[in-house]
Amino acid sequence: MFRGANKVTLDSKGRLAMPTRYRERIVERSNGRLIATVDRADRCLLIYPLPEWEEIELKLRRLPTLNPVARRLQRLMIGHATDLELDTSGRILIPPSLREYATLSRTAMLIGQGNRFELWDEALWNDSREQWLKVDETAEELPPELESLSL
Amino acid sequence: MFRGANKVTLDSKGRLAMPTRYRERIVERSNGRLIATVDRADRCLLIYPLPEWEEIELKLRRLPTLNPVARRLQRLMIGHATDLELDTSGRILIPPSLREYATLSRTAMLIGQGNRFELWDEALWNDSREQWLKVDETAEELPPELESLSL
DNA sequence: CAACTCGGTGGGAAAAAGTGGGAATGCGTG
DNA sequence: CACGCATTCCCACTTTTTCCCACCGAGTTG
Repeated sequence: MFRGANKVTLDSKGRLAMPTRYRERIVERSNGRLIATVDRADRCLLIYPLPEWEEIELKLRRLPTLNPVARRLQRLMIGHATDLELDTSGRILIPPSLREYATLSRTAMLIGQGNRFELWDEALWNDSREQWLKVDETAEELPPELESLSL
Repeated sequence: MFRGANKVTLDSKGRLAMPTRYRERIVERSNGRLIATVDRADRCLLIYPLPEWEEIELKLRRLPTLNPVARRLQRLMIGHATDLELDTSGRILIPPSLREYATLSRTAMLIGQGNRFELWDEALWNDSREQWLKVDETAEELPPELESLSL
C-alpha cells in the first residue's frame, strides 16, 4: 500500500515524476494506469490505481440517485475522473483542469494514503497540516471509533 | 520491547546510528525494516518495526473516510509514514521532510517506548521534560483510567 | 602498556533518479 | 490539402541517493 509524503515538481508541461519506490507497485497492480479525480472536501486531487478506482466508482454508482448529497458526490468524483498513464520515464501528465482545481503550481506534495495518493499544492499542504495539528491539540470530541485507539 | 533514552547524532546526510543494543532485536523482528512517522501532538517522530506499524495502519485505514477527525489522523500518520532500513553499519536515514517536522538538528534523543521509539530534538526533549514535571506538580484532574493506576 | 575489537562517524565513488528540452507524431482547422 | 498547435516520445544532462570503505576513539585483553 502507499504511504509517505513526497515533494514533487510539475514541469512546464504539467508532468509529474512518480517517485520510483511506488512505480513497480503501480505497474504490477494496474499496468501503470491511474485515475485522478478531485477531493470533495479539500482542494487536492485523489489518484487511484485503476482497479481501486473501479471499486470506488461502483460504490458511488450504487448510492441513491435521488439523495442530493449522494448526487453531488457522484458528480464531483465521477465527473472529474481522468485516466492517467505512466510514461516511459515514470511520469504522469496532470491535465490543466485538475491542475487548476487543486491550484497546483510548480512544487507539490504527493501523499500516500493506503489505496490512493493525494496530490496537494505544497504551500496548501503545509498550511493545512499546521491547522490540523492545532485543531487536534484542542482535543475536540472524538468519534467513538477513535476513543479507544491505541497507537 | 524498547526502553531507555539514548543520545544520538544525525550526521550531515541525516543518518542516525541505531544503538547496538536494539539492533539485534530490530533485525530479528522485522529484518531491519522500520517505519518513521510524525507524532500528532508533539514535534517528534515515531519509529516502529514494520510489523508493529502494519497493525496500526490497519486500524487507521478502517476509520471512516468521511469523518474529518479520522481523515486528519490518517493524513498525518499514514501520510508521513516512511520506510527506513538499517544499513550495513546499523544506521537509518531520516528523510529531510521528517527532519524538518521534528526540527532535528545534530544531536537528538531516541526514546524507547515499548513497541516503538520516539525521536526528539535534544533541546526540545529537555525543555518538554521540564514542562511535564512542572505540570504534574499542579496535580490536575486525572482521567478515570489513571485513578486506579498503581505503579 | 601495547594491540586488538567494537561502536560510532565521515566521506568519496558509483549508481540511480529527477529534470529539461527537442524532435517526431498526431490532431484539428483554415 | 497544408498549416499550426498540441501532445507524446525519447534522449541527455544534472542532481541526489546509495553503497562501501576507512578512520577515530574508547574500552578490553593479552
